[in-house]
Amino acid sequence: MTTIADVAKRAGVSPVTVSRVINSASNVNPATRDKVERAIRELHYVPNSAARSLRSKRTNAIALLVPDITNPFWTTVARGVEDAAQSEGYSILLCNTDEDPTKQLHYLDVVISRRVDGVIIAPYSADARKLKRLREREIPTVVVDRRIQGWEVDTVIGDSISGARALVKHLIDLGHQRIAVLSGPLNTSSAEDRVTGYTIALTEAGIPIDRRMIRRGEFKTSSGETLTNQLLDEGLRPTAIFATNNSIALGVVDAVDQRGLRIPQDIALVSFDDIPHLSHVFPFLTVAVQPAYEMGIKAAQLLLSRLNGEQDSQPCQIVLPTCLIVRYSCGGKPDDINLPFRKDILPEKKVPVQPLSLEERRELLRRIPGLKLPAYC
Amino acid sequence: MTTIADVAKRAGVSPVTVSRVINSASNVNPATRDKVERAIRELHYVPNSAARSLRSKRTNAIALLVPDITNPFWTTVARGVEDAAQSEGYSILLCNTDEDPTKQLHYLDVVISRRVDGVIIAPYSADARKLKRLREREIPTVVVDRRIQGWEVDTVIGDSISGARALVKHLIDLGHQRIAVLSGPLNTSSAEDRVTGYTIALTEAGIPIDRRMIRRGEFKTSSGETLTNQLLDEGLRPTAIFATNNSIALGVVDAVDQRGLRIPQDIALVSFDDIPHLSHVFPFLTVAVQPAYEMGIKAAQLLLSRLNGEQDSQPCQIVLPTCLIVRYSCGGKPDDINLPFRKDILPEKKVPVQPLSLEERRELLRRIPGLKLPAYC
DNA sequence: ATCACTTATGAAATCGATTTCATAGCCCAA
DNA sequence: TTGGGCTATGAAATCGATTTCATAAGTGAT
Repeated sequence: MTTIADVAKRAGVSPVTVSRVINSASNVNPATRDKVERAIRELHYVPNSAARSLRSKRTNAIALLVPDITNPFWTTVARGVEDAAQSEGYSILLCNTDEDPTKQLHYLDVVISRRVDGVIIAPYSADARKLKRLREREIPTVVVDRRIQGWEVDTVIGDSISGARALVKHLIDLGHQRIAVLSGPLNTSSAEDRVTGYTIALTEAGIPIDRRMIRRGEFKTSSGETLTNQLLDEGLRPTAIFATNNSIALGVVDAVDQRGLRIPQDIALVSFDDIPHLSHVFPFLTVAVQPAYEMGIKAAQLLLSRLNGEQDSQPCQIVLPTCLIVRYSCGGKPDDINLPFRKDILPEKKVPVQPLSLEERRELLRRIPGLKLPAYC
Repeated sequence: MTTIADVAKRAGVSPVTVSRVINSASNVNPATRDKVERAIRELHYVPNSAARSLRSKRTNAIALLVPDITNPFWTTVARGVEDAAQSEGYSILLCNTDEDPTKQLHYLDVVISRRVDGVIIAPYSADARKLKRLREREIPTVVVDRRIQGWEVDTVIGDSISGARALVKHLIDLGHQRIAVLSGPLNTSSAEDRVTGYTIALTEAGIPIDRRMIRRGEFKTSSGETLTNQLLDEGLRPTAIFATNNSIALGVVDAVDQRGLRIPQDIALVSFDDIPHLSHVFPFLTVAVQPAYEMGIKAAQLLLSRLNGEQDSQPCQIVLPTCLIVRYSCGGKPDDINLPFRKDILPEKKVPVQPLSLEERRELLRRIPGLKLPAYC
């Protein structure tokens, strides 16, 4: 395989000069540059990045650790990250952690071993100690979709609280009172924030909180199914269910369907996160969407700006606004609700979610004493 | 950052010995090994893979080039590749080519520069010359989902011909005669194979081929929409549409819906590739599925076996069987076809697709003279 | 006791780039 | 004409591992 020395010999210069050309250093004579570039082309020379990073201590690679690339939310985030990174010449190392502590730990070692320049991670736990390895080695890190405690680190999240609040308010406005929420793990901030938004909406409407209507499991379809069945078996008779992510929502659809209940006639359903292709088809879920692609882009841009030392050193927290997409899973418009055709129901309404204002926030903390809002609110 | 020399000093041995321990070479005294392992733990030492690959010429990384990770088919393939690779200690470099020649070329340079040990690629064109760079440098390569011409290379594909044939046969069995096919680009083998399967099924049923019913575009939702509109605008009145991939199918759903037509009452729809979550919801597409996850696993395993030099050197071609999943987008069972509930329609039927037998293949070539079956049939 | 062989270890060379430092040549101002 | 400041270039050191080759010590057969 051709090396920089081969190119140098062919161009009649030293390896240093070739290196300068490759890295487009300024102080190279145009004539020399031409000679070198010709030699590079003729020899089909492509620099060896292992050698390069060994000396320069930069790999031009970033690692992306997500729970599961198979979930369309993460797929979209990943695509955003890849696009942003690629445009700056960075490569992506893809890691699926499956929300599994052991796997995450393993991948952190891979990440360290490969000396990636930075990491974008959706950690499986809010506990910063799990990320000790990154912190110790001062590897530039951006946390996405989740907040963590005990480490001031760059973070990009969606406004889960406001999104959940809007979703539940939507249900309440349609007349629902007995609303259940099926959430993810306790130690995951996005899951908890969505429960918080739920609590806020109910309280604002003067509806008392029934603890039994708040269920926690995992962000998985199977979990959504189990929780729905438990809920309905216990005879709590919710008229609406709020699934805190897309996977859980699918589980609800399944469980409800198996019991011969209908969405929205027998039970309403709303969900956090869209399932891209589901907008095309029945039951036309009403959802709060986070800008997943932008989340990926923003996370990558933030990370890259750190790598270039552009930013001041303060870690920052970016909260992306969510959007309510009103479709048809909560009842409403057409009389003949049996018709599963979009044109009978459309246009779907897309409503930006108003983030909690400062006053609302104060008001809330007064009215709901048990409520701890996260710092970003 | 700690290096192998630091560990060596601490353990009172030479760097070579540490290296032996890291790479679990056999000839190290157990006592020495213990000392070294303790030192490694105490210093939190993690080897630098750049240095490592520079000398050893192995990166323990493979590149995955797919059109778009956002398509659930590719997502699933990617997950399979990642799982198989991870279990053998390989990392994945993720690249989205968007079926774009320029992007593909760019990524091939990245791949070469990073000296990945191998490449898994779904090339945007069947023309092997586009992959010259891989071939010249003898980078172990596995082509997935598509065949290419002009290079005998390891390949893993689904049995598109048989799958398409089964899908169209299913339509014919239900009484459809005017069946349109909306396919992908001409230079992509999976697109063409599906058209071939379509042709075979029609011919076997004695239905003449109407060239106008065969449309080609891109593997995109927008393309599916456009092609459907053209088709219907020209008054060809197909009673059924065969979409050759999931994205195109979604475009068909949209276009059909916008015209106030109904699936399956006014027009039947079948599709190649599943859309995972769509099985949960109306219109319950009848599809031919390829084992996407297994395709990823198989491709990675094949590649890794090449890297370990296990296989004989003959390039091989693995054809994975497809499966017909009969749901409800072609009409059929229930009388009240307005009911968009799974339980009214289930159980969905999953039927393994019989691959074309040798005799059938001979027979076909005789009966349909214009037909060129690809080598793998 | 000698030789052949195995086991355990280390010294030095090496992978292919970048970084550091030195220098030659040139221009311009004092 | 001397010295300061550029510009363009190269020699040598360096990054952190692995590979190659050498060797000491132990073992067992003759």
